[in-house]
Amino acid sequence: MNKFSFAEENYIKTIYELTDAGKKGVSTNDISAAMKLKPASVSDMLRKLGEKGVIDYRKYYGVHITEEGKKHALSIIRKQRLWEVFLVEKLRFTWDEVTDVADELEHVQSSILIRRLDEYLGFPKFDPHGDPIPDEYGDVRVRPRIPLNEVELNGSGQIVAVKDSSAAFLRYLDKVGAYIGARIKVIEKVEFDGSIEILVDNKKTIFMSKDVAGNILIMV
Amino acid sequence: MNKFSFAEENYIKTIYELTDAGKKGVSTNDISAAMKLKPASVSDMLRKLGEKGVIDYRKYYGVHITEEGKKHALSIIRKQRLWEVFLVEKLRFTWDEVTDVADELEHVQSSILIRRLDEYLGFPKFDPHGDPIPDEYGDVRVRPRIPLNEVELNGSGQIVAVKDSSAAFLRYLDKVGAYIGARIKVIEKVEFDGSIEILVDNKKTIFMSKDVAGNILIMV
DNA sequence: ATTTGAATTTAGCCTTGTCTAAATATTAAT
DNA sequence: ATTAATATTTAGACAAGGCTAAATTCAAAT
Repeated sequence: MNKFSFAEENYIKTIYELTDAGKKGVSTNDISAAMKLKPASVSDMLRKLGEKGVIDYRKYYGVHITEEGKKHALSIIRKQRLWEVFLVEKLRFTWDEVTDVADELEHVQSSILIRRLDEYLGFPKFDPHGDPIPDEYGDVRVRPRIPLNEVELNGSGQIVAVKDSSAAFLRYLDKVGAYIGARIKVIEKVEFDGSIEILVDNKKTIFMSKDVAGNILIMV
Repeated sequence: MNKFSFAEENYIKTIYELTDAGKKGVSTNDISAAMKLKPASVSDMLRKLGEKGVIDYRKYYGVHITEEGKKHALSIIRKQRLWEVFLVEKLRFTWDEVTDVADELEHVQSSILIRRLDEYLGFPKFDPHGDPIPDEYGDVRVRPRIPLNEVELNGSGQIVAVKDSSAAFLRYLDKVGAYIGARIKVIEKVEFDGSIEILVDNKKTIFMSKDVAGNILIMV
């Protein structure tokens, strides 16, 4: 089991996250933007990661993550999400506060630590944003989900994740009373602009624009 | 509040820990041995830390930590010891397993994290080795303590710390049934070799050599 | 089929933190 | 008071990981 530096781990994680179902390969520019580094720095690192076998790197054509790379990415993501659960459930962080801290904690090297943490948290399957936590072997429990704006009128379900997990967006959701786990029902769809009205937990109604709804994922 | 790199934090912590009550200054060689780095590397870093004002550095005469350096050291030590409490009390680590992991966790930058962790742990004043945890302002609660071999015959007290916290020593203590917090009474002192016999928690007697006893600290 | 603009890579430089080998200062022993 | 041994520092090299500026390649539009 190879060891990677902080920087390398961050690249691996980012590449994995930017990998789309389509097989286009992740571009240097996208990585550069996501990590806030200059494209030149990214190019150089991609070459190195290519040599180490975690990605397939063809100059000028973006990168594809290898099976080995995927394994590493999932192990990092597992750590990140377990720490996020810890921060929210045990230390009472709000879900928009956790990212920075979890991004540091995820680099701590100790498999026993992660196993114990997992156990301590009761083997959670999803993090506070609703994203699945891979198990030790990198397997994730997927749940089928669709954007809220695609739920049909009078359709109902549960908020299980968000696409945009920026602090601003998360704070907005918190303010209007939407949260992971909330039961919702679509009670109005405005054809004109795509905005909708939903009923949350049979108690409260919320109006939201199509944009916002598109960033909320529902398990039906 | 200055920010320091991992490497710098490790130096600051080590220098603080090696600082003796006497005013000799900590030597390059001692630091080199403690951190397992070459003396040349240490020299170089001492110069830099001197320029940053956390230590007083006079070439060839060892270093003294400054007030500012001490503040930083205590904040690092606070983090380290709080994480050690977490690992032992919440994740069921044994006290000889915690050091490596805590040494990584102590570098995570987030004051809110540490404040919340402190609260979550119930504001502990001592870590699992019995060492005091500095508060946010760097104040430590000291407790007077003497080596077990200096406790008089029939004297009693409580094990509050160990001097040698090597994994081997800690495992040995665990095996014979001595632990932080144990109530002990000295029931025999052998003049010949300084070895002693103690009664632990009014239940069990343990023989130990002068060397071992000298590494166990008692609050009388 | 060229040209042009955007994306990407290369080349060269910088800082951090380590190392080895060589030089120098201090300390201990005669 | 010298000398020998030890401790420390300096000098120079190297790897990691970032940057800027310049060169190159790809792709889109004429």
